[in-house]
Amino acid sequence: MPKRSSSLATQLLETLEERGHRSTSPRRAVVNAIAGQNKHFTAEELHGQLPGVGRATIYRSLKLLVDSGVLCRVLLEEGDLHYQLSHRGHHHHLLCVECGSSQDLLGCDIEDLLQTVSAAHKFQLSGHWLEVYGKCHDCMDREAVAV
Amino acid sequence: MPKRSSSLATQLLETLEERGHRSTSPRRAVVNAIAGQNKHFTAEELHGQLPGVGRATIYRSLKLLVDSGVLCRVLLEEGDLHYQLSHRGHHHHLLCVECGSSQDLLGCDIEDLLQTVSAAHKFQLSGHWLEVYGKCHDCMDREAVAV
DNA sequence: GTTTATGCAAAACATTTGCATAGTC
DNA sequence: GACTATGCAAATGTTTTGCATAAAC
Repeated sequence: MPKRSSSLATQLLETLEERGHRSTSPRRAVVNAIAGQNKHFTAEELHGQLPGVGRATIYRSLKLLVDSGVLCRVLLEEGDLHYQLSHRGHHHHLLCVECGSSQDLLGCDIEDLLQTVSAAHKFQLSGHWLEVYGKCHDCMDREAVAV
Repeated sequence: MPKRSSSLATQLLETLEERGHRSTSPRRAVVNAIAGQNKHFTAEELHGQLPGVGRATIYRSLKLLVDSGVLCRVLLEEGDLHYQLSHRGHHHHLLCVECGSSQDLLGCDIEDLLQTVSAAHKFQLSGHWLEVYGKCHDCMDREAVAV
């Protein structure tokens, strides 16, 4: 499993630069931290990991990344919203409730189903938000071994 | 369109009583207000509508109702969580982005689809959260007339 | 009379904003 | 040098909590 954190962080920074945002050291620290994250996180968690970076900068950077489409918010089962590095465009997440990792779900053909259901309710569909919860493969393996 | 607010409010109150919670006048005020709501709402909005009821009571009542399963939280497109009177048990919402009304969606067979997709990702499905956004029938009519 | 609920104010969080200073391009 | 970004502290907004008082059963 090669560590691709650095290149990932670089990609994030480039995304920001393409949009006219400057490459500053606090921002590099933020994208590095995000790239090193293996699960969803909150702004405060990130702030805790980066004592040298001000809160406002954390929040502002996260907003820029979300606006750029490289970071998205995920809804946990309990209703908390966390951040999560992600694919651009529309997609969903398979969120592991054990370890907090997540897999992006592309090309999910839920649209057709929703279209049908919506039509039955005379509802003009325009969008949806779906989160899927469960256990990832690694956590299932870990449990199997533990037993 | 008969007003069923009062009986609805009574039902809510009975639900709380069945669970051992007392019938008090602040609580009656809260369930009445909720029953009269025609769209999703926030705790603060409710507090604004009930000047005589303390904030803490509002928050505590909402929590009891959510725990009882008669009230649920809905996620708006922008990521805000509001409250919404609802059916018990698992269901989804068709949320109108125009007027904020919502229809409960029961018996949506999204489970099978998710099961298949999850299996393909070696993911053990345990739950999901789905919100559907669009325009309700009334709002579509209203627009048609306006044009 | 015992137990639960309320209201208030304070506390605890989470997020945003104004502004002077510092860094980038 | 012009413009953007930062850090801090203050402001804002939301939700929770402690506690003395009041109401319900």
